[in-house]
Amino acid sequence: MARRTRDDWTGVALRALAEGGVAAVAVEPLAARLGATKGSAYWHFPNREALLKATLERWEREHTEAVIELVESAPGPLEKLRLLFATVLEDVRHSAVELAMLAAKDDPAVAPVLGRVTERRIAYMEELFVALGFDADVARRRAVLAYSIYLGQAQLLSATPDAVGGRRALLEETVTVVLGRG
Amino acid sequence: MARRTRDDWTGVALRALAEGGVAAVAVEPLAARLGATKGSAYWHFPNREALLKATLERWEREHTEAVIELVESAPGPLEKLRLLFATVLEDVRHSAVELAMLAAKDDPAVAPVLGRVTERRIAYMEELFVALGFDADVARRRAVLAYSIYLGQAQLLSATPDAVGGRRALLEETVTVVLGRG
DNA sequence: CGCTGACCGTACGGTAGCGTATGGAGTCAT
DNA sequence: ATGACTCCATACGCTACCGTACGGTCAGCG
Repeated sequence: MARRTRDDWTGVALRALAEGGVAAVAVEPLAARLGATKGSAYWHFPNREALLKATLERWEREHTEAVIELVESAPGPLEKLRLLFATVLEDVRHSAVELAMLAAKDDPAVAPVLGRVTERRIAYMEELFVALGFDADVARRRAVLAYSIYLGQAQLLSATPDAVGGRRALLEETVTVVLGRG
Repeated sequence: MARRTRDDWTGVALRALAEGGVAAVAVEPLAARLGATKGSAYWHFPNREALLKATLERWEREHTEAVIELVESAPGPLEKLRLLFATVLEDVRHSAVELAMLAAKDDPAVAPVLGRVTERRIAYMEELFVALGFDADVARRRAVLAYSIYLGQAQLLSATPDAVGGRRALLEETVTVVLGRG
């Protein structure tokens, strides 16, 4: 095979991350996938940590904003929220990386990225709730709650899908409950 | 130190599991904690997998039912649900092991235990919702939803506590939302 | 046409953990 | 008090990964 770029490395690293978690972002196995050797990796990156960091930051750039842009195409805040939940809970592939990051929350390369992504997403949902007419503090709590539901359901769907049951009905239930006026 | 029992091993393993996840249940480090050597471990268990399995099953026996019994001391289903959430979301120490198990959901020793615990808990909450007068299918979905919130909040609290904000208010919000009649 | 520098392969040493072999110390029944 | 049995230490080999040293290749430029 020809020469590899940094992006080639973060690309396979991203796939490995989704499949096997942070531990799977290991230089030698990735080199094998690329049909290369460690020599290439240690040319493009000073060490494994740097490769992991670059991979996570690439994911941060490419994925979170992409979803928000998609969701913004819906007309009103209600439709946006519904579309957001539908999109995000449907695509288990997408959440594999996030689960991997949550699982590695103590890793020094993971923690800051995870913090930024979490805050960004909650803040976006908070905006939606405010647009729906909730008071500021209630909106924040609803956003945190909604994000908790997302994380929890992602966990359940990937760990024990049998316990979840019909996903369509659950989605309805989720939207209903989250929008309730107490 | 004197002789060690199987329980001594699963004891330190449990602490290591809470602190460092499934990967921390490693024979040699645990032996160091116990002031022993691997020889002891491989006497009591055929291999590392068996030690892990015994540890997880001990946790399953000792923890899930204990919480349910505590919660059952409350008078009615509403108070039980509130006590359940208050108890379980307060005690981050308790949820460390669960987060470790979720993080290792693909491990063959973890998956079956995780499945049983999840189903048991959801089923218990389902009972509570039925007792509150919800229809059977709604009750099930509410239970799944409530459990999702628990998992999600446990994740958030341990990974990015800053994003969560006041926990007291969030607890109220959670209870309100979960009990809403749609 | 040869030099330079980006890129990569090879070979090596180091670490952490799994699992095995074996001997030996303590204990307990006979 | 001796044989058997339980429990553990020591020492070893094996695997997977990290990181380094260094030499080789090839493109492009002068």
